[in-house]
Amino acid sequence: MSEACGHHHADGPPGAADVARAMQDADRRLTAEGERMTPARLRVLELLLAAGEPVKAYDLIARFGEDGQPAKPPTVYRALEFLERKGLAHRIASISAYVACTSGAIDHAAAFLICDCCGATAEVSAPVAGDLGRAAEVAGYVIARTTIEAHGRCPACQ
Amino acid sequence: MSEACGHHHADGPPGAADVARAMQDADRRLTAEGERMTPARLRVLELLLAAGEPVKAYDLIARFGEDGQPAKPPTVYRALEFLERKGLAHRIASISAYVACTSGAIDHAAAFLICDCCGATAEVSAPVAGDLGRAAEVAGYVIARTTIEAHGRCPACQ
DNA sequence: AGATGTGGTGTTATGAGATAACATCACGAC
DNA sequence: GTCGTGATGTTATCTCATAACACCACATCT
Repeated sequence: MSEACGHHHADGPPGAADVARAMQDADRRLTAEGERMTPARLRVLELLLAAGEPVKAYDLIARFGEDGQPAKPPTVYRALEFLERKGLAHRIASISAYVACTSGAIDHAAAFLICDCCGATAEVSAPVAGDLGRAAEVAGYVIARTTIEAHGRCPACQ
Repeated sequence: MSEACGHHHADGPPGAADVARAMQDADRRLTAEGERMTPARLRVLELLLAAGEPVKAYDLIARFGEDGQPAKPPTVYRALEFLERKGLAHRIASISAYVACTSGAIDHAAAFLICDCCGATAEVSAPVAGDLGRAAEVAGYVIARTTIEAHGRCPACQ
């Protein structure tokens, strides 16, 4: 998805040091919680962090092996499910893709701004759900989770 | 999806008269706009209206023929694309399903409250996007369309 | 009438996304 | 040590969606 247009974009993927640090943080936090940060889970997290933008599941599958060997689909889907459950990654339903969480908050409702031109995405945090929550209240619904995704153009692509 | 739980639900699918009326309205409106309401498009709209809840594309395909003969996938997907473009139906990305539009407004941003227990959905209208729009403005994004879906329990299923 | 352009449909095939099912393995608790 | 639980490996399959191409209906222009 990167550079589908010719525009210049300020924030490319993070450097290796940033990725390593984020992985260590996640590893420590989840290990402390009694969760198991296995190689497959770390690898998928690493791929998501390194991409810095939404990635298709089958792209993760293709990139999984350090040597170019793909993973089997369940390996990656299981890791994604775990990462999503733990708040380290999100699924973006409108484009069937996955992205590393860029919000510090854990167990949060996320919303996304997605550029249809270059694929850049911005994660914006929970307050966005404010008036959706109000509408739910009026309708008598009790909300467990939300999917909030806005498509358009990022500042650089306008 | 209907009645996955044992609860009682007040608003079942609409009666045949309601469906017929909604189809006539849509037919007249689009024909007046110079669009062609073909048999396939009307049939898919009819199935969506009759269901009164989100329907999977392949369920529409299976139900398409009056005599039990399924349609070919492109037939239904093309009709869905048309109906969505014209604001008569919406795709619900988080469950990969389609639903007839229940908002009178044309060319509107829709949001959905979806019951994970019984599959009932409520379409709530545009104002919901208010603070998502605000977040987009802050981030400098120009939004073209939104996907806003909340999952939880409807009043009857709580 | 005949030429032609546009948009819709029919059909075949395939691509893309995700999970079921079952065997095996790692590891902590007792 | 054995037993339960959760993670993985592997095979197969299921669901969702679209590409590609031939053909047809209809409006328009000449």
